[in-house]
Amino acid sequence: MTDLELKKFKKVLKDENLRLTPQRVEVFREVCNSEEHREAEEIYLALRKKDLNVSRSTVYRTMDILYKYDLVERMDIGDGKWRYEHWLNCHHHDHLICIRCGTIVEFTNTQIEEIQKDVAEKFNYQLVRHVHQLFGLCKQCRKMPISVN
Amino acid sequence: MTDLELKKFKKVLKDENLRLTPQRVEVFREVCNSEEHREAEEIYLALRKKDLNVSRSTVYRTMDILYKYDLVERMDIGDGKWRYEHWLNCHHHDHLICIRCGTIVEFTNTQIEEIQKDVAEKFNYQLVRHVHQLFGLCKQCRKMPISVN
DNA sequence: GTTCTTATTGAGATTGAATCTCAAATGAGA
DNA sequence: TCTCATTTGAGATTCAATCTCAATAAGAAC
Ligand SMILES: [Mn+2]
Ligand SMILES: [Mn+2]
Ligand SMILES: [Zn+2]
Ligand SMILES: [Zn+2]
Repeated sequence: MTDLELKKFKKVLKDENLRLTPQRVEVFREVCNSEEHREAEEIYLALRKKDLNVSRSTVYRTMDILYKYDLVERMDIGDGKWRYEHWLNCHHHDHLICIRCGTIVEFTNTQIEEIQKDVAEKFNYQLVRHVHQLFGLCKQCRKMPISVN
Repeated sequence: MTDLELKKFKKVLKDENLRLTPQRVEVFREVCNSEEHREAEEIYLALRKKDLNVSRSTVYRTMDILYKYDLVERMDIGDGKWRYEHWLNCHHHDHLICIRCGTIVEFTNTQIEEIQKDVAEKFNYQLVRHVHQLFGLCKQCRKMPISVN
């Protein structure tokens, strides 16, 4: 977690009349110090492992705040769990997801972004956000034979 | 539900050694006779209303079969519920979703589909499927002022 | 049509992610 | 330091989906 990140978090809390608590800072630090796309439960367990015992409730509540105030991005790959990723100072991207091993790779494509705008306009929708996920087999998994167990 | 649809369903059941039960037929009929993107619970209630009392469990189980054998398409718009749509004789499309009223509009764009293939190839992923959802405000909802209640 | 085997059904229990409740603890302004 | 609204933690609750298991019924064999 950089000083800038912490500063931005403090500013959000202040601006929204939310209190700066050690629990909130630890959750934010855990998210900042990772480039993964992580579940709330995963963050909760990572903190426990470090003897930073923030309750499950507080982790969920903090992730809600971080998402609401644009400090993390959130994705749903269809398994009923939100995955969060470090977002401050990052920019929009979409995802390639391996259906075998779960590896997530990020991509951006300005051409697709432009066409999306055209599509939305054509249907008279005011575009707010989008979800674009490509599911497939990554290089490694493609090589492995399919197990029949 | 057309004869062809019923025939295809019967073929799947036969091929997979699954039994043709009145409950399964009623669930399939309900899905076929609708152009909406519907939740399992919705289908369950619609059947009840018609005094076709198929249990909730059976509706869920039948939707699993229909999806597994490609008789319906399934989508997740991030609210934790699967939505199913009539799929037989239809072809791939993506969705525009109104974040205010929930209206879902379908679109296809061959250009995007092509670029997706390029992206997957570039990252060495063997593309299997994709999710592309544009969220925004539909024509009607755009006109309405935002309620502050 | 009758019998037999096995899949299916329905009711209710269970799961798991996420949210809610409420008493106790604590941040932060005065 | 005092005060008080906010936050925390533990456990209860929600909700979609899945599981369990006894009763039922499909459909093959005769
Ligand atoms: Mn990402
Ligand atoms: Mn559709
Ligand atoms: Zn992989
Ligand atoms: Zn709308």
